[in-house]
Amino acid sequence: MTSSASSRRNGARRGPYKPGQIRDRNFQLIIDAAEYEFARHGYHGTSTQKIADRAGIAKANIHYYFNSKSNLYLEVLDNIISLWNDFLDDVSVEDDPAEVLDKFVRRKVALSFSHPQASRVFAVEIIQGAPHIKEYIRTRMRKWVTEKAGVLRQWSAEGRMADIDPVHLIFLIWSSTQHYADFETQVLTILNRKDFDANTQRQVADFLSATILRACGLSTPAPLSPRTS
Amino acid sequence: MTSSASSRRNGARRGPYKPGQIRDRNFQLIIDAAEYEFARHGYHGTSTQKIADRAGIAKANIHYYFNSKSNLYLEVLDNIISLWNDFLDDVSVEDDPAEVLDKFVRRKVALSFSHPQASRVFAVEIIQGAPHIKEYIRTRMRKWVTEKAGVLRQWSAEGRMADIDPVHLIFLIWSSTQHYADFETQVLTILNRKDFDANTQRQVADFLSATILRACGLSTPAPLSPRTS
DNA sequence: GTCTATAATCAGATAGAC
DNA sequence: GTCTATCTGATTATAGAC
Repeated sequence: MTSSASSRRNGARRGPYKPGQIRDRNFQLIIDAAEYEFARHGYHGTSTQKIADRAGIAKANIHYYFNSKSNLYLEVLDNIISLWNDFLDDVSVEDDPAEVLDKFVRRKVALSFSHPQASRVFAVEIIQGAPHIKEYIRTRMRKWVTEKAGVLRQWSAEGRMADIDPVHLIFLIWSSTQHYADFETQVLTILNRKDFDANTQRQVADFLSATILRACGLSTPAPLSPRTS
Repeated sequence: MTSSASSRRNGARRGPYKPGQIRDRNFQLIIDAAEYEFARHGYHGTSTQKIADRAGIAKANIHYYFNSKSNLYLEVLDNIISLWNDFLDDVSVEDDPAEVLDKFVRRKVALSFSHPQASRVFAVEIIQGAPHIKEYIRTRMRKWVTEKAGVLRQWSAEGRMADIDPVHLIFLIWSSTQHYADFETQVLTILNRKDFDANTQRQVADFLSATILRACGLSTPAPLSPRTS
């Protein structure tokens, strides 16, 4: 990954312009517009003209800021990956399995509803063979899974949850939660709804948390602290 | 959907040429090549030249057979949908919940491993808003879900399985099974494997069947007849 | 830093010889 | 029925004025 975008991702629209603020604002406008277009039309289906139109910026500026369409796409992916990366970082075998899994599922569901476009760009990238992020998957993502799987495995060994393959359990959680972002059109059409209202979002979170916990031989934890949906 | 492809989908490569055989063979060669390319690069990322190269056929012939790239894509989607359509057609409340769900999950998993490209073309189509198959989802697919959900709901009402939202259960089964086709690259990379061997395929089927049945408060059915993987 | 005009490339589609 | 050559339009990228 190219990275280095994060340092430029702040300060937009705050008071009178300081040096770099226009740049920061346009940078973010382009990234957001690009994410929208890439999610909806894929990499090749998206023209830089469309991105420029959506961002309200002249097309030439996109090349001025990012040099190439390919580079812009990499920045978008980089943006998305940083969203994905702060899950369960601090989990340990001392924690309560039900609480951890409940929190994991609910945070994943929340992310699906708050950043569906990001999820879709990522999904299409992987479906098409992950040409740009294979290295990321092979290293960081794989390490993350291996670590969490270790904790889950130990919980199973100690009889604190069902004896269930931890890696495939993680796949199950990923797939079932992301489904509501990636397949939004299908889900909404079948539910005969126009969008995911707050009620439906809670229903999905409750359903997936309860179902997955039951599959792990656990029961839903009592909500000690009020939940941040 | 346009349809009418099915009638032309036979007779390839059998003995001396009869009228229409060359046509049938080329037709199928193009469809297969197109499915591969569309799955890998998306609609806009695929050029008719690439499809022609893979099919070993001159580019102009693709237009001769299908008139347009868009038409060819519709035929590919049509092909895929007919694969998806014969699931649980004959299920009724008299059946055994565990047996039905076990069979459903296993057939879905088998399809993910046997036709991953088809699954991916379908997935990208939906992720990008299902522009070509929204009608199909709104009518046939929705009807299918409503019918099966009714049966599941009754099973729950009769206490023959856990009280679980049937529609979201279907989404869970779809998402978790298709994950192995659509996100194949990610799954294989994390498992550190080159492909899905027979062992892994059986492991996935066993895992998903057992996990989903447990989530439904059911136990794995005894295998009465040998399974067709 | 921004925009207009344009160059260079490539894709889908078609005409017409075989 | 098949293939080569070509047309037409769209897209990325850049040059250069402001």
